[in-house]
Amino acid sequence: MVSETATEQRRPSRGERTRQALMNAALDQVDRKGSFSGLSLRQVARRAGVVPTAFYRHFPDMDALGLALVDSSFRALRQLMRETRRAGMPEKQVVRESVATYVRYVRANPRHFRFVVKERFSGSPAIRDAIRREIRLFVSELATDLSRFPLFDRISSDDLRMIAGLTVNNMTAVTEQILELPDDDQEEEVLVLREAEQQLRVILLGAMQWKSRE
Amino acid sequence: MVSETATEQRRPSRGERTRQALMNAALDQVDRKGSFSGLSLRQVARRAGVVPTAFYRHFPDMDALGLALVDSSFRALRQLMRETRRAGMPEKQVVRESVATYVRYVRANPRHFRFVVKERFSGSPAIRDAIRREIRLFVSELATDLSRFPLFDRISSDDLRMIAGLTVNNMTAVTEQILELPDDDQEEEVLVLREAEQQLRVILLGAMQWKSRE
DNA sequence: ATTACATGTCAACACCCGTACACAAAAGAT
DNA sequence: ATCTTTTGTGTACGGGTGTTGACATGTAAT
Repeated sequence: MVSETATEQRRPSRGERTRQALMNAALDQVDRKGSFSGLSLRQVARRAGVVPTAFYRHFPDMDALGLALVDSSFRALRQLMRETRRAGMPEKQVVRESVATYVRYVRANPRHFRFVVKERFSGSPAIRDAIRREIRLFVSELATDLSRFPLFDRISSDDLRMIAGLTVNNMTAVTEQILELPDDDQEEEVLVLREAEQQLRVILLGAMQWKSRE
Repeated sequence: MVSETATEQRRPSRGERTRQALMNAALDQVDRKGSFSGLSLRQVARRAGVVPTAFYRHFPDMDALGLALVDSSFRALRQLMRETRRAGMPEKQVVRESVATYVRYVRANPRHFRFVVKERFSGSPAIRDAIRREIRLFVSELATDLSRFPLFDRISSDDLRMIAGLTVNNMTAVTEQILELPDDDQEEEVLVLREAEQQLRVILLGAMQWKSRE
């Protein structure tokens, strides 16, 4: 008795479904056990409710699964960024609102972020590379976003990239702090959030004073 | 024919020597293979030139070895910091000199830093905790160092910690970039170094504008 | 209903793993 | 020189791993 009327979503094929099940299983295991690199193909298959050899129908090896996870993680993040950009900001509270939105998003999707944070440096070369590429791309997008603010008119695009990099470096660290927090600790979360705001404000102050060499 | 006259160093006991050999072997393997968490007790023992069961004479398990590595890594870093602090700085070029010293040090001890960077988020809980503790301690020390500059007179100690945290967050990211560089690429290294300088300068500018709430 | 393809299962393989135990060698103390 | 402690060796065990090839089942198209 599955109602198929309201949604225009097609029922995904069996293949798609277990492919997703495998990716989901991997994310779950990363939460439970240490890291993706430490997972075994068999564990993932088992949790996905599938026999080990079935794994190969969807991915040639664990590395490929990892790359798929990197992709889906950043795809979601990019969408958030696009939406936020489109919505615009109350001008006066860009910092507060941006930080709040981001932190809320991280807390809503802890598994993907945990995966990325953990594999960024300890994963296989292929996965590390993919993540690094995505982050570079993210910095670029942020730089062009910043260039739209009149505040930064006098800053060269190279320097804007540098400042965007600084921002992302710090937000990355904040992400990691948030993920280490216990799930329910609202109190600590507020502290981390406030510190992140202040740090961004310091960067903002510094950027406003910055004079690009001509 | 070992000359023992010049140095006052005692010949370390056999136990100490293989203990060191084990730690060394682990660091080497981290460089070669992916991460410490991915190493097996047997691999480490093999590379240290010792039978697997001998491992237990020195560490109860791999986690203990990891903790020992965390300790030795940060002990060295703290010493560098102490020396630098004692030496003082040419005032005018604090940023440039600090960054240069640090980067030189990272490049001189890549194995320890790589270990820390990789295990910081993907290691076992015990190791992650130890690293986090050390970094927090490092931030504190930096904050009190900063408090000695007249520039920061008007900043509360809480805010100084916040700024120190920002600095460390960014230098951490720089560390990671440097470690990803190929060993011989002087050119890229200069770029990373310059960007790091600029970023620290932005933070410095921002900090100078910062007014602590009373 | 038959055919073709996609997906999943089963059994087996050779390998590496952590660890327990009993024993041998080396180092240090008396 | 003898005894004790520390350190290293050899063997063995049960268990998890990735990957193989041949086979079964489901699913969609003709």
